Amino acid sequence: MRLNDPLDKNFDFNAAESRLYSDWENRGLFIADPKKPGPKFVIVIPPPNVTGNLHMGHALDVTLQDILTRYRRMKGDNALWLPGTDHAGIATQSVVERNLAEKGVTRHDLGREKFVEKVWEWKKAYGGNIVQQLRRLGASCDWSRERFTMDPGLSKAVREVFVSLYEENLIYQGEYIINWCPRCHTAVSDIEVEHQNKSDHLYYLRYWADDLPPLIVATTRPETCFGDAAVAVNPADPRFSAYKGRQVRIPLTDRLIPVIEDDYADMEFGTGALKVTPAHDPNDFHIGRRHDLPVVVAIDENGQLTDAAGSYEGLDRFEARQKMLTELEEKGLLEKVEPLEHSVGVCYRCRTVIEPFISKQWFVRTASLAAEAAAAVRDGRTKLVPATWEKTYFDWMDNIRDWCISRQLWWGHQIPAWRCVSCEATTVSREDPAACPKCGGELIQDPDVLDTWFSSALWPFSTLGWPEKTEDLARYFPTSVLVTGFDIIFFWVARMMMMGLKMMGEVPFEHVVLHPLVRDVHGQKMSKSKGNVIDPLLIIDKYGADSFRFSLAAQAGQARDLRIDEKRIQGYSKFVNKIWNAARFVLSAVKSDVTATAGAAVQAETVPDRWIRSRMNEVTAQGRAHLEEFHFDRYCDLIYQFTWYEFCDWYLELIKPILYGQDEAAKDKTAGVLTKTFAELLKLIHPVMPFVTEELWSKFSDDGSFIMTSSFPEANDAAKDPEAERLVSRLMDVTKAVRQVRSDFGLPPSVKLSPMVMTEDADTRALLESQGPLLLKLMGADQLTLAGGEEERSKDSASSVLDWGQVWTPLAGHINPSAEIKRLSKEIDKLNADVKAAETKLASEEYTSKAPEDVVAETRERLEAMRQRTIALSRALDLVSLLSNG
RNA sequence: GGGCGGUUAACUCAGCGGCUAGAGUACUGGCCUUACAAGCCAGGGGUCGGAGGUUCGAAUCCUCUACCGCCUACCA
Repeated sequence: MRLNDPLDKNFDFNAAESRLYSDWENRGLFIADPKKPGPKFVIVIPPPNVTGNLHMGHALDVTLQDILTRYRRMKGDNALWLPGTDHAGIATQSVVERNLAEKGVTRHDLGREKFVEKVWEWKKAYGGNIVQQLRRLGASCDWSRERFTMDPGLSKAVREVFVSLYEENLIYQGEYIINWCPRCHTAVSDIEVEHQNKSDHLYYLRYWADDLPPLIVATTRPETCFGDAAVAVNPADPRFSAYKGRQVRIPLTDRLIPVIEDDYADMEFGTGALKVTPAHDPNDFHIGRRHDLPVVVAIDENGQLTDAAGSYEGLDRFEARQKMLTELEEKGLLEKVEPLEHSVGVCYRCRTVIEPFISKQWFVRTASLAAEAAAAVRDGRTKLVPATWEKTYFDWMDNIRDWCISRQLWWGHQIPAWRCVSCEATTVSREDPAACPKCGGELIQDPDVLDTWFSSALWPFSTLGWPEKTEDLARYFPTSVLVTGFDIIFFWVARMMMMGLKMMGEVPFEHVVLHPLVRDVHGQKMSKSKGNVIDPLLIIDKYGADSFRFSLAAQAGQARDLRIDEKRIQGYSKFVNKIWNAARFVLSAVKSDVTATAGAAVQAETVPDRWIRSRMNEVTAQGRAHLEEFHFDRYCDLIYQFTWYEFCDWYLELIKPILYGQDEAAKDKTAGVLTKTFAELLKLIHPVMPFVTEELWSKFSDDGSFIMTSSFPEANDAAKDPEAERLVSRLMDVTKAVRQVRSDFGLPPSVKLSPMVMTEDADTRALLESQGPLLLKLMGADQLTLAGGEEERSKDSASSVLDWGQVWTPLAGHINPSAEIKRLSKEIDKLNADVKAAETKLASEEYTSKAPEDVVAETRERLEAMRQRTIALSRALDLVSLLSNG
């Protein structure tokens, strides 16, 4: 058995990370085997856009998934984390178009086939970026199973779902008002429209009737009036009774439209009269349907006015508005203009104002699917974490509207529907049809592609091979956990639920873990335009992936925002260093290979050894619980606190006298406990900080084993040792008491104290007699004496009092009496106030028997301790006064 | 308009009926003590947004309220 060379003072993460990752990957440690028995644990990654680069959102997402996967893998589960990327229709198409534009080429110059080829070329060249970047984070994905939403298999799944839903009449094609982006030239679904508040104007236009005063109609969009089909008034509105059944003239035109009655007209708003433009407003569209109004298209797909607008034909919609206002004013058709705050819909991609537009699109009939998906969460088949998101989910599911799935793009899954040029029949088919099945006529495929989210909705099963009956599908579906940001509950989570239930008959995942969204230090969304984007790769270069991951996980609580703070990451890089240096110390004490020791039984005989084993056991139990409940922040906090303050600050210090001592047998036993405990600690840390722990593991062993495939520590009640915990807590108290005296009186380390502990408690005497030597260095003392009674207290002492005894330390010649008198007086005052507060509290607790016995007892004890300390400090004050007087 | 979060130490957050309200960073004082100065020891700092209420006991539960933010929505 040979241990590796002593470690450098610092962990060189830059050199280690890529080497370790290659090792893991090359040895196939990430690859899942469906034949491996045991419980499964499956995550499919939320596929990043293939054109994308790693951003903070991915980093958080991936870190949490990796923590869960590494934990479950070590725990012995059959763990699969399946990675992949999304073709991201509109985003990718725009990127390639922009690229072409630099060469002065449009997609129309190339034609559809050539353009799609270009996109594939682009994908080939740059699509690997994001997955390489995921590797930098340490993501233990099974790359042998990597998928892309436009892989042949996944495309087959998309087609299968489309056709079968069509056959069930759950997909239909319809003429409908949709959200049209005049810039992207495509329909977008309702949730792809963002609403922005805007200071706008409400224009009051005069619609003339031949023999009546003009009807005043308020609108924010005068340019749509060329598409007006009616003016609607509320049937209950008495102001317009004269106009009922009459016609009015659209301003700037000769066209007459009827005045109709509809409940939708709000008597409170504007004048109470509403112009109805079925082609350009969703509400008006519905009113139009109710009243069988004609649809007049006044604005085309480019956002320009049509021939319905007369002389305004060809003008951009906003230009036209300005020009019209001038003319309306001139002709006395503009009654007044009022400012108005309202929201306008904009395209989520390009922020262009959405134009409601009538066109023929494909829709998914969502009502029944959504009902199932909502039920699955209501009855707990899928659990949202944190559960507060359920309400949001239900609100949407219960009020869902049909999903517009066709997009006028070229990049994506082309809709498997064909139209016959002769009989106009529509054919939807799993296989490309050669001719119209009805009349044998020529077929033309629908040029549209499917919404990107359509293929994403199938991701949990399409990636496992569906519709084929694969071994993976049988073994790994349904998946265990979906980890994602709450911003895509509607876009993605809800749709996966619907499709999973519909196509597989099962929920696609058991838990949905919704994590916060990453913001900058000020809580602002990161965006290129704000210039507040922090590149995760630069952070990794600077601080290492481990510090970064730890920081993300430690902040991944139940809140909605996660404010990334470089200082905090920097802070956690110190933790990495702390672990590294603890390892250097442990290494110097190690007697045998850690990997062998980790599983072996150890003899924890000394109080510190028993204590650390007991604490380790407790931390293991708590840690497991935190991870099972997806409390990443608590897990990080737990291992941080335990490692730094208990393991390093106390345990390592307490055992130094033993390790540096002469008793070889005792040394061996303690080294054994130390080694085993440290090995377990590394394992506990590994899911969060895989690199430093794996590197250290390799330094401690030469059997070529990996910590990532070692077994996660298990809690074992046999290690519970409340007695040891109590004793160490006492040792800490004595040590702290002496340190406090030392610090309070400003004693330099060169002054070796000889503290005297006064106690009549036999337990404590025995403890200090046996363990006292371990404390000397920690207290900066050369000896520790025990006394049984107060008579032994010397005159020149100051004191510190514990709840079970007193520590006296000779101070003559070391202190500044006048300063101490001040300090002690102040402290005594404060104590007196505390005593009073405690007395009040005790009185109220004792007032009734409702307060639990132990609570009352605790208060009583605390009060007694404070009284004791008050007395002791008063004595110290007396003594210092004596010293000061000579 | 509806809904959901947040408001706790200088900063970022945890705690969500009962330890003297915690952590990291920052701050103050003392230390280069042979794992670590990216460290060690000690310490200062908060009437838990405001007002009521329930309770023996409230940062924690209830009601109201003020700011901040997010989501959602067919007032033109």
